[in-house]
Amino acid sequence: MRRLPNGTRLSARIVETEAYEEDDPASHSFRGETPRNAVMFGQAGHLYVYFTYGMHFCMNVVTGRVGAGAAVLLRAAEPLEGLPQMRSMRGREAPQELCSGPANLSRALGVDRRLDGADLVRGREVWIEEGAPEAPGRVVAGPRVGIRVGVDRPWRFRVRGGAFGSPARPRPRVSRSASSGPPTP
DNA sequence: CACACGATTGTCT
DNA sequence: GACAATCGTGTGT
Repeated sequence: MRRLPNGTRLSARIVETEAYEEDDPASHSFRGETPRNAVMFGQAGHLYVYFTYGMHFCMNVVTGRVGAGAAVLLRAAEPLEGLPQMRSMRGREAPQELCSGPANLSRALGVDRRLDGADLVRGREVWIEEGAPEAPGRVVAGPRVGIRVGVDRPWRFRVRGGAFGSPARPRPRVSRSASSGPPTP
């Protein structure tokens, strides 16, 4: 959930995430705490927002104990409320393109570094509400996207079916033998 | 202080 | 499939 400074309420249902932890070469917390990733080492249930590629913000939910450096990256969601505002912020019309991808999701919800460290349990600017649990078979795990290391850990989770999700186009690494692996979630 | 690069995206060929 | 956009951050000198 998100409440903009002007009072507008936006909401979306999370459908795709990726897990990161300290003993994980792909994680921002892998090389220890720094000013940038400090929130990741803090209390669970808070928002870790980072800036990347000179133009994008991505959202994480801190999930570990204090000092653990674990978080879950929010990769995609299904827009529920505030679609007109999301369309305006994204410059796109199709609902399935509004919150598809970690940077797009942050943009659609108007989330940037100012919300780094926000309390997602008690906060009033951005927070998470518990929804109906997914049936176990409706969530599929697979390799994480956009990383060069830690690719062996199948810590990307996506709700099967539905039209919502990130484009999930892994950066072209080695273009040999691409079509024989398991389907990406 | 210099420098390489990234938990990405959109556009073009 | 390839590539530009764009800059904070971490590391090394």
